Amino acid sequence: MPEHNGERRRGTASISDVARLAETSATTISNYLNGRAHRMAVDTIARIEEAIRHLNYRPSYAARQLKTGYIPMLGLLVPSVANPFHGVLARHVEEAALARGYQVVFGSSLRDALREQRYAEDFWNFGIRGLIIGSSPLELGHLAELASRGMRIVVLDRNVNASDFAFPLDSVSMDNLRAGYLATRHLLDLGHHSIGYVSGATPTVSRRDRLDGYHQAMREAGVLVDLNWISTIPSSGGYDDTNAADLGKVITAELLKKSVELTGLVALNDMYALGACAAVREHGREIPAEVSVVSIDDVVASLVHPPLTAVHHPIEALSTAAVNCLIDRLEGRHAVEAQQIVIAPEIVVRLSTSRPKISSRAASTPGVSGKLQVNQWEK
Amino acid sequence: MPEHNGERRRGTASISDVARLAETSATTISNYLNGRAHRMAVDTIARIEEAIRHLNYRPSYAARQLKTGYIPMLGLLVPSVANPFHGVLARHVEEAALARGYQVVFGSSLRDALREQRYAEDFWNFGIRGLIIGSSPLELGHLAELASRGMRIVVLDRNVNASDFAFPLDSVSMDNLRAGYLATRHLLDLGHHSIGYVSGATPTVSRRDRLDGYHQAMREAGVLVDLNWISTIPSSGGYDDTNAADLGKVITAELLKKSVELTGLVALNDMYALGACAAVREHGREIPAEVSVVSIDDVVASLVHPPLTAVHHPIEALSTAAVNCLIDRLEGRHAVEAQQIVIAPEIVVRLSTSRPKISSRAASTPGVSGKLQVNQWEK
DNA sequence: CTGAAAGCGCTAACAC
DNA sequence: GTGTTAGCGCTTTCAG
Repeated sequence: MPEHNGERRRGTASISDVARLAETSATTISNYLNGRAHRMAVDTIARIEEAIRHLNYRPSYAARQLKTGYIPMLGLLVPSVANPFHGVLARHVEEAALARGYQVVFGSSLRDALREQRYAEDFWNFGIRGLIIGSSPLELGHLAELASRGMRIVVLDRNVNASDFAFPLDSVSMDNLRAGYLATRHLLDLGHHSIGYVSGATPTVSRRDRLDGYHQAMREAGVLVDLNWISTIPSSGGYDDTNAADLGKVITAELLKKSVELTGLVALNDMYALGACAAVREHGREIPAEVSVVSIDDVVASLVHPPLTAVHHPIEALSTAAVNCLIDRLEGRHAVEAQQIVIAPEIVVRLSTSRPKISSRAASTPGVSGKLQVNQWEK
Repeated sequence: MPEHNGERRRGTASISDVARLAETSATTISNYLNGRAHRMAVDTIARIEEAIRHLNYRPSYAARQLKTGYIPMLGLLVPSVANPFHGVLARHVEEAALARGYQVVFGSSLRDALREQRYAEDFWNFGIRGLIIGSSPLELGHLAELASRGMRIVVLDRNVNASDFAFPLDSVSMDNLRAGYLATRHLLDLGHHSIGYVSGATPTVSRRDRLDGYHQAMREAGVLVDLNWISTIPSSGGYDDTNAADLGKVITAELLKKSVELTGLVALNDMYALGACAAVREHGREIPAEVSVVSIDDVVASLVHPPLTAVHHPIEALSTAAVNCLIDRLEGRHAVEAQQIVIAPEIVVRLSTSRPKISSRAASTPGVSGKLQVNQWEK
C-alpha cells in the first residue's frame, strides 16, 4: 500500500459537529438522515437542517458502510471501455445507477478471467456488493467464490441457464441467436447464398449464440455451409477489443481469399464489420454491389460510409434492466429465484446490403458449397 | 437513502480473526499488512500468512479509510463515456490507476457544470480525494469549493493557466492549438485555400484552442477566412456527445450550402468528421477528390472508409501522465506548484485528403474570401 | 421523541 | 518485536 500524505477529512464536519451545533445528539441526526424524521419535533428538524446547511455537512459513506456493510456503489466489468459498445453500455449503466443513487466503478477485464476475478475481489474489499458483468465468458466459475460470499451478480449480454451454476445468477441479454439469425436471414432473403461469417474465435456465449443463429438461418434456407466461410482465426493473446477492427480485416481478407464465391458477410459486431469493409475494399470489391455486409450491435454502424445494415442491440434497455435487477436484489425486494431477461433484437436495413449481382465468380463455386438443397426445415 | 437487506460482511474475516488464528495481535497483523514486516520474527510472519490464507482474509478499505482518511480510488469525470474518445481515455486512465493500485469510479458530466459538481461532491463523500476532469469547460469555478476542501484535481485536455484559478490545478493536455494548426496547415500545404471548420459551439478550452490553430495557420498562409467557413450552430441542449456525428453532418451541410467554394474541411474531432463525410457525400461530392477532410483525435479515423487523415491525440500518454501526477500529489511526493504538461500532437496522413482539383466552383469564389494575400507571417 | 453507549474493522501512539 | 489502548464517523439497541 502506497504512502499517503495523511491528509484527514480536513474541513469536513462530522455528525457530532452537527449534533453540537443543532444542540441535540448524533443519534437524532442519524435518525433524521435516514428518513426517520416523521415524528420529530419540528424545531428539532429545523435546527438540524440549519446546522447541516451551515456546516455543509455530508455523511461519510465509509463510516456508514463500516456500520451497515452497505455502500451505494456498483461494480461494472466489461472487456474494455475503449470498445465503443461497452462505452455505450457503461454510459447507460451509469445513468440507471445514478437514478437509484448509486455510483459505478468500472474495470476492463480484457476477457481475462483472472483479471476479472481480481477486479471483482477488489470491488468486494471496497464493500461493493453488486456486480454487473458485461461480457460473457463460457465459464463463470471464477466468480463462484465471491457469489457464495454474498456478491450479487447480474450478467449482461449472455443468457444464463440458471441450473448451470451453483450460485444464483440473474442475466439480461439480447437474444443473440436471433440476432445472428436475423442478420443472416436478411442476406438470404436478398438472394445471397454464399455468406461468410466474420468473427474472432474468443469463446463467449453471445458469440456462440450468434453463430448458432447464422447456422440456423442457413440450415432453414437449405444452404450447406462451407467450413471456409467461417473464420477460425483465434483472437490474439492480450485481447483488448481495441484491435477488433484489425482482426475483422485480417479475418475477412482470409475469408475472401479462400472463398471467392462469397457475396455476403455477417460480422460479429460493428468493429469487425468495419474491418470487414476495409478488407472487402482492399480485395477490390464494392459494398454492397459486389459484397453485402451486415453487422450486429449497431453502435457505429450508422455513422460510416456506406451506413451499415445492422441488427440493433438494445443496449439501453438491457443496461437499465440489469441495473434495476441488481439494485432490487441488493435492497432485498426480489424473489429468490434467478431471473433471466431476454430482449428481442431488430434489424435496421441501411445501405451496405443489396441483392447479389450475378457474378461469374459465384457461378464457379467449387465443390458443393453454396449449392441449394431441398429445404427440409422450410416454414 | 434506499433500504438494503442488511447483509453484513458475512463470510468475511476481520483482522482480529486473523490475529486470533495467528496467535498474535491485530496490531501485528496491521504492521505486516502495511509493509512493516522487515524485522518481524519469521515464524510470526509464517503464522500470519497461514492465517490470512486460511481465512481468505482481505482488509476492509472502509475501515482503513475511516482511520486514515485514505482510499485508493480516483474519480474520473468525462463528458460521456459513450463517446469513443472518452472511452479510450477512461481505458488508459484505468490502466495507469491499476498499475498504482487504484480503482476508478467514473461519471459522465454531459458537459453540465452542475452535474459535474454533484458527481465530484459525491466522490468526495465516498472519501475520494483525487479527481481527473476529462473535459475542458471554460470555467472551473464549480470545483473551487471542493478544491479548497482538499480535493486534488488534474485537468485533462486543457491547458490551465495556473494563475487563472484561486486553487492549484495540474493540467495535462495535447497542444490543441497546434493540433488545429497542423490539420489546417496540411490542407494548406496541399494547395487548398477555401477551408471550412466543422465544430459545435460548445465553449471549451480545447475547442477554442483548436480553432485558434486553424486561424493561425490560415493567417500564416495569408488566407482571409470567410466567416461562413466556420460553423456557428450551437450544440443542442442536453449535450451528450452521442449526437456529435449528427451535429457534424448538419453543420457541414450548412457550410457546404453557404460556401460552395470549400475544398477542404477541418473537423473538430472524429465524430464530427464522420458526420462531415456523410454530409459531403450527400452533397454529391467525393472524398478526397472534391473535398478533403482532416480530423482531430484519431480515435476511429483509421477505421472508416476512406481512412481519415487526422491529427493524432496521444491519449495514452496524457492519461498516464494525468494519473501519475494525481497520485503523486495524493501521496504527497510533489512540489507545491501546479504542473502543466503539454504534449505535441502529430498528424497522420491517410486517404481523406489530396490536392484540390481545379474546380469551376472554386474559381467563382464570391467576395474576397479565399483570396491569397501577402503572407506577412511567412517563415 | 430523544439520548447514552457500544462497536463496526482498522491503524497509530505508546508502552512493554 | 509485539501488544494495549483509543478512536476514526457512523448506526443501532436500549433507556429515559
